Amino acid sequence: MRLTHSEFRERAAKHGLAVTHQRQVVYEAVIAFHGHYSPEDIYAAVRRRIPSISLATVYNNLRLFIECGMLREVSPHAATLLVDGNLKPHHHVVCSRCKSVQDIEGEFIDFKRLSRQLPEGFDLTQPLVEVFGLCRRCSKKK
Amino acid sequence: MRLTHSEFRERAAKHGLAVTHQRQVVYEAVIAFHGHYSPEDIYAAVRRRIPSISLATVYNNLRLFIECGMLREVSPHAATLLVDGNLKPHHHVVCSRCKSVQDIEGEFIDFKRLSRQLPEGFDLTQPLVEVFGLCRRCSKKK
DNA sequence: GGTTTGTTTTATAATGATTCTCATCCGATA
DNA sequence: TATCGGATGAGAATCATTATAAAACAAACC
Repeated sequence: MRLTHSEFRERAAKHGLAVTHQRQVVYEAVIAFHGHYSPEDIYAAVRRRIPSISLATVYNNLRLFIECGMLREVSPHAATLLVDGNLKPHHHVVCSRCKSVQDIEGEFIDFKRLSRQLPEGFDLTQPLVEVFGLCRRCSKKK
Repeated sequence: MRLTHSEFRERAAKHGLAVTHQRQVVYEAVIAFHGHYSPEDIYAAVRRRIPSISLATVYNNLRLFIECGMLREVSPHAATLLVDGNLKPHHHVVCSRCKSVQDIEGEFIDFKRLSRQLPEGFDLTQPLVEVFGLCRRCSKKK
């Protein structure tokens, strides 16, 4: 997906972000992808259009987009940042050993029961669930 | 819980680990706790019994215990290691902003449905589920 | 359109949790 | 008790990320 300047301007204004060229190109790079991407991946893609861009700028903008809800990170407390290019609501299956992440769909969470168990005041408006186990490869290795 | 030397020796042998004094004291320190503890926490506790112990030894042994299943880590791909002193099966609620983790009980996962969606060969014998949202504090701040 | 103000960018240094290295030590087995 | 492979301790190294500071820029105002 390629955003026009005015489309990006709108989205940024909605979240109180200034419009810069770097910011637009970083955002476009992420939504052009559909999987899970690292800041380095985004950096590599953006450099094709802005060779002088700094890695720090990519980090800064990814963090801003995530904070204001324009993007989602794959796992909110993973060791390394991954941005999720899949914009549809979905959950993740994570390998405890190799830390690989795969998308998973389907309604396997009973949110009614879950909310009864939640700590007082816990906000679950954007639920994300990670299920840990061992991926095929790692469970073979034993 | 205080393990006798022979109890620890048994458990270690079962997993093919050599018995050392440091190893025993690290393991005992973890199971004496009941919450979520960092390697630094364990290090501090163990130093009261072995002042000369190295932080690297604590890390090494925690990793070994986790790999062989003698201990579980709070979140398998978190940015920083936390060891789970709660030995009962349970799940976690994690704040996406401040990364705080709270235990949660209850059967809110439909494992039958879940397993239909799992990738081929994914091993879920020790299921751990993390539910992300915003803790009371962070959702107040907005 | 020009000026001001505060934010963003860039390059690089700093950070910090964890892992690595290697010399030394120790536990297990013969 | 002698041997040997793994474990330990001290400190260096790693690597993703964040902080810093000077220069560039966007937005708001005149």
